[in-house]
Amino acid sequence: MKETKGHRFFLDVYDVVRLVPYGRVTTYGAIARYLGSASAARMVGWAMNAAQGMQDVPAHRVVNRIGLLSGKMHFENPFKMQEMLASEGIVVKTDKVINFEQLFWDPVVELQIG
DNA sequence: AGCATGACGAACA
DNA sequence: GTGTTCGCCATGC
Repeated sequence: MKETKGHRFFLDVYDVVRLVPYGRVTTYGAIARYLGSASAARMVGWAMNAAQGMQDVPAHRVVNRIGLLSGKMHFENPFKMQEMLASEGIVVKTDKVINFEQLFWDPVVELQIG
């Protein structure tokens, strides 16, 4: 376990993901941007990979910028992510969130800091 | 130390 | 509008 700043990044990512409302989704890039590392989208995904077992962190509500379930392969089952989203009323078609723009929850906007 | 990879994103051809 | 390349930051070999 390293004690680099990256550790802090993890906690921040989890914190933001936990704030994603039921039935809404956000993106890796949006989270990264909210945390001040606009180009650390990959790190967000990386953090999600570690957040797998944490039920507190709704990783299934995090998709890529076009609403694609790019991380479904990393769940218990490749279809688990879609199932969880479906249970929240989010329609997924061909691994893509329908009405993504409407369901998109951007922390930078929703959690406006000032 | 250098090279390859990745749950991304934006730029370019 | 689609396909490819580069940048990003951390990890693994």
